[in-house]
Amino acid sequence: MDKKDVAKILEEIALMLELKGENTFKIRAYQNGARSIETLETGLLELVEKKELQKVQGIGKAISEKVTELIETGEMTYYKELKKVFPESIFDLFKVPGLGPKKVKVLYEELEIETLGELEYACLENRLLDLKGFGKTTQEKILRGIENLKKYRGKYLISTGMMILEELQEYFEKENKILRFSEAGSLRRRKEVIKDVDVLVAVKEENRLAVGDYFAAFERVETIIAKGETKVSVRLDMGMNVDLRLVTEEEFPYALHHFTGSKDHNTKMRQIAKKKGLKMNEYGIFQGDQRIPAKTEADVFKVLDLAMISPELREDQGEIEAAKEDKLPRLIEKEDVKGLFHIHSHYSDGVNSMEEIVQEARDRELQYIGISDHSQTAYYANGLKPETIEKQHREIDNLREKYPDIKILKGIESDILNDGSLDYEAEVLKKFDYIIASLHSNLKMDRELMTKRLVGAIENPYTKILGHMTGRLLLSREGCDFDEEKVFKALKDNKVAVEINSNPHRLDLDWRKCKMAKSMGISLTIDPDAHRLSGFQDVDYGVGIARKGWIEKEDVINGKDYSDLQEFWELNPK
DNA sequence: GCCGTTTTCGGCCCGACTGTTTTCAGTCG
Repeated sequence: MDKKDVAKILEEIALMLELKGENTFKIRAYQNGARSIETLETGLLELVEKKELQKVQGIGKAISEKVTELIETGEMTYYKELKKVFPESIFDLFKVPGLGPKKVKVLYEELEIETLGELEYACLENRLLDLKGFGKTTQEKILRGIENLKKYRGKYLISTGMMILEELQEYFEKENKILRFSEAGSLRRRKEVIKDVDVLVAVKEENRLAVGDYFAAFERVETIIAKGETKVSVRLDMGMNVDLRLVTEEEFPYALHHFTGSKDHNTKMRQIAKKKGLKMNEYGIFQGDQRIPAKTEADVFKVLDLAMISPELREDQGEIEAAKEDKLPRLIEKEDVKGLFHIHSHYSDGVNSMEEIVQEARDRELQYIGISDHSQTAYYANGLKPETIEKQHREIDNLREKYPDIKILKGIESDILNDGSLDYEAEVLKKFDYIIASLHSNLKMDRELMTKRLVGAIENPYTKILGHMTGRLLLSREGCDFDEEKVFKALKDNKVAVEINSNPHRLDLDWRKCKMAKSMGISLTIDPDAHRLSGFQDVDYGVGIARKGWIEKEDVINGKDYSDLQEFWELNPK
């Protein structure tokens, strides 16, 4: 039972209280409690043992007692009693767009609908028409929603969002009524998985409708979901929703902040505004009726006496408090990445030759480039046998002579075998400048064994980097399960860096773990795991994730110049 | 249910859009 499990139970309680029609502030208290627990810095167990849970903001007597019971006995009476009232499947109904607690309550009480299937059937039988607050349109909308749920999972990789954004940007550039344009929402915050794309434009008030129409005419638009003066929502042919917001130039900085979110960040900002006797909404910060002028987002923060907070940080993870004290990190930038370690060549499963890779790295003005192909056990990826390694190293020696303006490093991505050992004998391992140790198989190993396996790999004296730590594939495969504390401690004790794998399918290390790594003094690398030249670009996603995780240039090994790298890492390329 | 330099009561963030209404509730972000 960890923080996440406890938070989920509190969230479910909140939902069930809504279904019961409880006091809205009581419901909010449980939601706040869930958030407080999920974002705890300290261990939950520790707080319960010391009876200090109630000291946490958002947790009072009632919730702390319930959570304590849950931790100590594994059960919570209150939750169990509520669960008896509502069937498990009812939570699925909330996934239908347009269905919230009030409507689900009516469906459940009036029509005894408990599952998505029953809801679909009831719609087809026209049974929703007579319900209070429902009508023909709603029924059709629900039916479409269920179909969409089946058709799409409604979540997309950040790379999908970026592709759409680029197309939209190009489309909007042709419309000269648009004075300013920006991405917003979770895409701008560089979340690894997004639900939709939000874009914001500044237009003259009289041009709103025209620009809204222009957006709705974008060739990929399949359905117009909603269309008003300041907001147009559409669904694209590939299933993704895009929201466009239209504001004036004066409103733009405020709207940009508002629609960038996150929701929790905004809530806290509004609370600060309120304390200062100001009112904050998407159109401005107001003293009475008077909007305080702002040209940029930095100005918006200034109004509240805060330093500018980068979009990636706006997750209410302490960024507002840090901004108050002017203690925000100086986040790493794309330009700070001086070299790369994790690149595959055609020696294993990459597309390009090493020379092509080196040339690409030179074009990108990198100081150093490491080739790291798969190791021998990875037969599916054409992993390198010891004799092939000899050949590859001879070729690298030649490239080093040919391209003296860039440092070429001999690396390998070694599989971590089931017992935690690496994939070659020591005399082979020592021929490399560095070893990236990565999990590729048997990810479902039980927690204890997996912890041992990872710690074993980290303790190997040749390991320099732990590659894509959890092995997760976003939206398709869960990462493996292990004791984070033990593995992070091993990283620290053995001076092994942890990779932020920048492939948009992975983005592993998760940004939520970066702060912990940083605070423990663990170094990171940001690497593309590229299998073709275009994969170099993925580093941008990795930098986004690092920034979300409060990471500074100094925390990142490949943020260092080659000269410092050598000293730091005892690299010794010939 | 939580909280407190307005502290043990009385607040708790805000607005747009939709659909079902005839003045507004519910949902969403």
